[in-house]
Amino acid sequence: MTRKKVKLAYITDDSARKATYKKRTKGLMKKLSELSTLCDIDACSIMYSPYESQPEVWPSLMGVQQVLSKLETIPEMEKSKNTTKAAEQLKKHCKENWEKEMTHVMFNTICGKGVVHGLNFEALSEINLLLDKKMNDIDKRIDELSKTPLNPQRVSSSSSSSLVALPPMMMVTPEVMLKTGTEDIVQADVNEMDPMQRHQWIMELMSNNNNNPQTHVGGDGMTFQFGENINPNNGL
Amino acid sequence: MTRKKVKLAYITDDSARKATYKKRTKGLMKKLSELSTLCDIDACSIMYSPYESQPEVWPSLMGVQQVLSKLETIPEMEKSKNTTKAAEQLKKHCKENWEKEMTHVMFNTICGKGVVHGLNFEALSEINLLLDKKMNDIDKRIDELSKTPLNPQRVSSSSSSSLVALPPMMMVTPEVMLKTGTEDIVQADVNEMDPMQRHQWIMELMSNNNNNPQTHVGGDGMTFQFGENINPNNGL
DNA sequence: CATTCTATCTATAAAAT
DNA sequence: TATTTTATAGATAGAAT
Repeated sequence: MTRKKVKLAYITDDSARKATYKKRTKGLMKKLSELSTLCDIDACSIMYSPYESQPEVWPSLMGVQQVLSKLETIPEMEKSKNTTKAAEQLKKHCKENWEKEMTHVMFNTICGKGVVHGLNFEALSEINLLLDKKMNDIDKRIDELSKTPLNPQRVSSSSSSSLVALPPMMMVTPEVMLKTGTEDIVQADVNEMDPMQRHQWIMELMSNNNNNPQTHVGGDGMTFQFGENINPNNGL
Repeated sequence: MTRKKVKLAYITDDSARKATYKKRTKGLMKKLSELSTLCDIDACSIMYSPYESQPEVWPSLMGVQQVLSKLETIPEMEKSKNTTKAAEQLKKHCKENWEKEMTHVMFNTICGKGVVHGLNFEALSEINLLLDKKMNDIDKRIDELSKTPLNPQRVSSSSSSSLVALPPMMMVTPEVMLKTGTEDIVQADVNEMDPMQRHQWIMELMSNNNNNPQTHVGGDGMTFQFGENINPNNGL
């Protein structure tokens, strides 16, 4: 407070709390903006409140994307002294690559939404490449198996549609899937498409009216190297 | 400034800039903390500066994770009035599911690192499920193909190792892959493993000394529904 | 450089509209 | 309830150490 000293506790009065939220949020955003200007640092903030249906971000979705992109340059793996543990090294390398990829794709997904559809485009291209590779793997296995006397040991039950990266718990309910009209693209089996067709399929899935798909921000790749650096200044 | 009024511009003097950065960052964290307490809202902030090797986060990595988890509850798709465009609806549904999944996996990846390994565990379980499904798909196709006269139309060239979600551009360089010792787990072909073995493989890949793998924060699923809500208060 | 001090600027709680 | 006003708490630039 200012006419009174602030009691640092939850404000029970609804309207007072909302008023405080609005004022302080505005102040916070200003402060962040100032800091960013004065020191030329990259920062972002995300705030979720019941007063706005959408989370409030600073400086913008693009800004969030860029801050996170910048983090990519930090870690770069201190692979200078690979003494004797080459295996450990490689394991670490793979691990970091995995994290890098997941981070990359995901932030493109998050930040590309609504603001710059082109970000999704980039992520999609990679996923398309990935699907291509998986298709090749499948084909190769089929080829190999075709050359040997049949030995089908495993039997599967699920359908073969592969929706990029949807684990069962997240997937659209079977009901919805089945109730849809016949011409809907999502009913197609991705594995049965040729690469070009699949690419278009994914593109359409991701964006109904996709403009300037080439736009893209930040470098390629990205890593997120939080350590144990929880800031000691945290109020609580 | 306070002895002088702040000129909102980049501080050219290095030490002055650093001093300002330190002071204002501290202030910002405090403000965020206060807002969070006073209004019981979820918020997070990430700041990247040349003064710290690691990005400064508020309230913590866990906090970031939780803020983002909470966002899951917002959108839930206003599927109330599915007038006639059921196809459009489904396409949208799939799109959202895809985004949900990518967001989920990725933030688990980011935030689980260093602080709570259990978060990775959750993500890994899902990826493992995904791999299971893909294996089944492959098996099914093989079964189907085995029952028909061989018609190998496509020929592939790449090896069949499938490293979860690593597109070519991100992958560890082939050099490194080949130079490694023979016993290293990353040389194994994921597709050749049985589910249990693969699960263990991934677990080991992700964490060398994994404790309390059951810990997990926030609900399942997650969506990130930024709209066009760039805050009008943005300084620039 | 890092800390502490303090004069002054800035943010904002409560009141007024 | 939202906006504007105003008195005061809080943040902080520059100085001192």
